[in-house]
Amino acid sequence: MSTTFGVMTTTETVTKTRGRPRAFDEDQVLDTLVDFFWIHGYEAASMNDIVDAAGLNKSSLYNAFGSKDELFFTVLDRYIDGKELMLREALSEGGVDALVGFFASQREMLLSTIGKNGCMAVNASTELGLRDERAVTMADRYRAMLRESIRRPLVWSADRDEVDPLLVDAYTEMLVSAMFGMSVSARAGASEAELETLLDSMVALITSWKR
Amino acid sequence: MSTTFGVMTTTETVTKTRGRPRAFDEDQVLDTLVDFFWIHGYEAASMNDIVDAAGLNKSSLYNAFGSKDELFFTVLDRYIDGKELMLREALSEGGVDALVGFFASQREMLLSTIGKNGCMAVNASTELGLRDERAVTMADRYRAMLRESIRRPLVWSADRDEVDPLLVDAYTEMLVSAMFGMSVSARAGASEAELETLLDSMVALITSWKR
DNA sequence: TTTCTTCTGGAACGATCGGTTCAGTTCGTT
DNA sequence: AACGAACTGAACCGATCGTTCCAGAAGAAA
Repeated sequence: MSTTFGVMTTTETVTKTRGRPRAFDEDQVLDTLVDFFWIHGYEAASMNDIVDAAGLNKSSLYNAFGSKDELFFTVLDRYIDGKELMLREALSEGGVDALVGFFASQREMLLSTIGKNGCMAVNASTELGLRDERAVTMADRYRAMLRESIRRPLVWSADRDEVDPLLVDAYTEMLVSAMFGMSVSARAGASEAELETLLDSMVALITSWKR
Repeated sequence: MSTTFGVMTTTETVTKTRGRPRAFDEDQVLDTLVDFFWIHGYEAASMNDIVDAAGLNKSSLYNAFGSKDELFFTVLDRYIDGKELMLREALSEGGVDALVGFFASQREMLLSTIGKNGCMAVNASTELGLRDERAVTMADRYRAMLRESIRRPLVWSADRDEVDPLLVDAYTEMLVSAMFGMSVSARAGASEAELETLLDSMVALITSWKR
């Protein structure tokens, strides 16, 4: 964020540095590494492989992002930011129908090449557990965000007497858990048929909540 | 399995080996390592740490169980066997009520020191992903086992018109996913309050299925 | 053009990784 | 008592780990 000419440019940092400018786009590299860590997790991803995946050399990577775990959490944050944006877009309006639509749209994602690796945040949580404080913080944020996103359309429908208001919280918890579960099954190598059945069940259940 | 005196002893192998007998009980060591791998996962567990946890030296460990990954999958199998036994005991009789009772009893487990590490099979699945064929096989077996265990009481109740027979499959899928989700949340460091809310929601929802 | 800062490529670091080797001990069998 | 198979403890292996360092290239500012 620069304040040149009194104008705040939040999206692009207009740095007037002297030396040689960076030859790569940081965000672009991070996006590439999202996929990489998503697939390989933390421990199993060696710095050499990461460097190769990023397409630049080790010094540059350390220079720009710090140590392996700093890089990992930066990438993880970026992943969650993306997910939040996606959820906001899908669930910020409407009620149960929007929720059904969202789960239906998850089909494409779940069956894609990268989607079969489940959810990067879930993978990171289960791999790191309580070992790293940052992992716990990240996981808290992720659960809260997911919970809020899913709860909103349920409340919307409850307000219109479309679903039982007394069960909104239970429904929310169930769906959050179910999303984690879907991610686990995908990552574990469940067949496409099994994943589709799972999604169908989810949609059928949510539909049954409407009255 | 020995056939000494024509009597099959399946539980204890009566080996007439010559040399020095093993100074430790294999099963006991495996039980100890279940907890260890459950907590640390695969990659983050170094052989030195494993050796320390097992309480014997490296040669003995390699002698008895082979390489690190062989050992890991042996331990994982043992974990799943234990879980299967537990599920069979809890859910082989009765209907939805048994299911409710089971989830209620999960409270104790989920809040225990080891239980806060989620489910070892889920952790192993998400960490290893598709990297190792044995992990996929194990995960398939685990999901199938869990699904069968949960489905049975639902079918039992459906037969007695206690729950909607048309939704039995959807209920099953949902509960399997929800169990995975619970495990993920626990492992991710969710507070006891959050885990209790989750369990309460689960119980409330299953109860609402009864008609 | 010169200056100055930053980035780049690759060699190199010590630590730790999973795994092996072997001399010596132990203990049931003969 | 002697034999010999199996186990034990510790030193040791090359490979790989994450990380650092440095000489030189690059490029914007002066």
